[in-house]
Amino acid sequence: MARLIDEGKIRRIKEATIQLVVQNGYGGAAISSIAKRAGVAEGYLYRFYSSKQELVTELLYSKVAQIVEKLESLLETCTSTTEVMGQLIGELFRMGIETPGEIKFIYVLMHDYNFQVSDLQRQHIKGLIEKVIKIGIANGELKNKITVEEAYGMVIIYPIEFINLRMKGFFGTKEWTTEEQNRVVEFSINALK
Amino acid sequence: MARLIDEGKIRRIKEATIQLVVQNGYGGAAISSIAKRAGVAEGYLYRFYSSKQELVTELLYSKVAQIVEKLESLLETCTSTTEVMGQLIGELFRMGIETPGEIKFIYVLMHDYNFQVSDLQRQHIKGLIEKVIKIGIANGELKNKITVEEAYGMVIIYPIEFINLRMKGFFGTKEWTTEEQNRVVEFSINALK
DNA sequence: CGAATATGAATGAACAATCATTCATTTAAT
DNA sequence: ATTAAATGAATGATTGTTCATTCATATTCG
Repeated sequence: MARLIDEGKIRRIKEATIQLVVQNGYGGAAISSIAKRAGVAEGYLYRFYSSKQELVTELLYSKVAQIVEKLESLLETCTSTTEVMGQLIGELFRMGIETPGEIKFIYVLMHDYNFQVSDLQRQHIKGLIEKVIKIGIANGELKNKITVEEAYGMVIIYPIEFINLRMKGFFGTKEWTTEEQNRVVEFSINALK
Repeated sequence: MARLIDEGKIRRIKEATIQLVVQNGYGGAAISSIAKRAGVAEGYLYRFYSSKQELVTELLYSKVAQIVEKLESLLETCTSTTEVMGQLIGELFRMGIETPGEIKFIYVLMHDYNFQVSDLQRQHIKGLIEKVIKIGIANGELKNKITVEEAYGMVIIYPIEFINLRMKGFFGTKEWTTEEQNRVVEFSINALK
C-alpha cells in the first residue's frame, strides 16, 4: 500500500471552504483560494468531491445536521418547550462564540436560493418541530393551533437571525450576555404563547 | 444633441440583475447574462455604474429604501404599533405577491456578508424602530425595556424570513392567506409584549 | 533485516470556458 | 453635420476541472 490519506488536508479544505464562502459568498470562493488557504494542491479536493457544488452542499448538510441532532437529543431529555428552546438557543450562542464561521456558513447558505437543505433533512426537522409543538401544548406553554412553519420560524430561524445580526454588528455591539440569550428564548416563547 | 438615453434599457438591466442575483447569487450573476436578458450590449451598464458591485449595491439600497420609506410613512399616520406592523407586514406580503423578485433580492443580499446596508440607511432604520418602540410603550402594547435590535428582529427580520420560507416552499405551501398574514403580526407583537 | 516494488496519495501545469471591464466603432436623433 | 447613445469584439485575468506525473510509504521478497 501507499501512504495513508492525510485527514488533516481534508479538514483544512473544509475549514478553508467555510471561511471563504462566508467571506466572499459561494461564487466568490474560488477553488484556487480554497486550496491555497488549505495548503493543498488545487486539484486535490476532486479526489473526495466531484465538484465545488458537492463540496459545499455536503459541508452544509453536515453542519445543519449538528444542530438538528442537538435538537433531537434535547427532545429526549427536556420536559418543556421552554427548556428545549433555552438549551437550543444556548447551543446556537455557543456556536457563535466558539465556531462563528460555522454558524455564519449555515446562515449564508440557508438564504441562498441555490442551496436547499436536503429533503430528508427537511422531513427530519419537520418531525422534530412537531414534537416541540406537542410538548408545548401538553404543558400549556404554547397556544393550541400552531403550524410547523410558525414554530420553525421562532424556534430555529429567529435565533439564528438574532445571532448573525449581532455578529455583523448591525447595531454596533458584537458580544452578548447570558441575559440577552434568555431574552431571545423569552421572545420566541412569547410569540407562540 | 444626439438621441436621448433609453430609460427602458436601464430599467431592464435592473430587472435582469435582480432576477439573476436571486437565481444564481451575486457571483453567479454574470454581466454577460444580465446584458443578454436585458437585451442590451454587454458593456452598456458601465455607462451608469462603475462596476458590477456598484450596480448591485445601489439596487439593494433603493429596494431597502422602499421598505424603509413605507415604514416612515406608516409612523406618520398610524397610532398603534399593532397598526404599524399590520400595515408593514401587509406591504411585505404584497411585495411577495406582486414583485417576488424584489423581496427575494433583498432577502438574498441582506444575508450576504459582503453586502451591508449603508450606514446612513442603518441609522435611519434605527431611528424608525425607536419610534415604533415609543408608540408601543405609550400604548401599553409593548413591554418597557426592548432594545432596537430586538424590535428590529421581530418587526423587520421575522416577517421577511417568514415570507421567504413560504416562497421557497420549505414546508410545501407557496401561497398565503390574509389570516396567515395577521398571524405573523400577532406573533411579532406577542413576542415583544 | 534491508532493499525492491507496488500502490495510491498528492501535485500542479494545462485546459477550455467564462469572467468583468474597456473602448474603438457604429447608429440615430438633433 | 454634430453629438452622444449604444454596441459588441477584444482583453487579460480568473474560473472549475482534469490528468499525467511525482513522491512517500506499506508490503513483499531475497
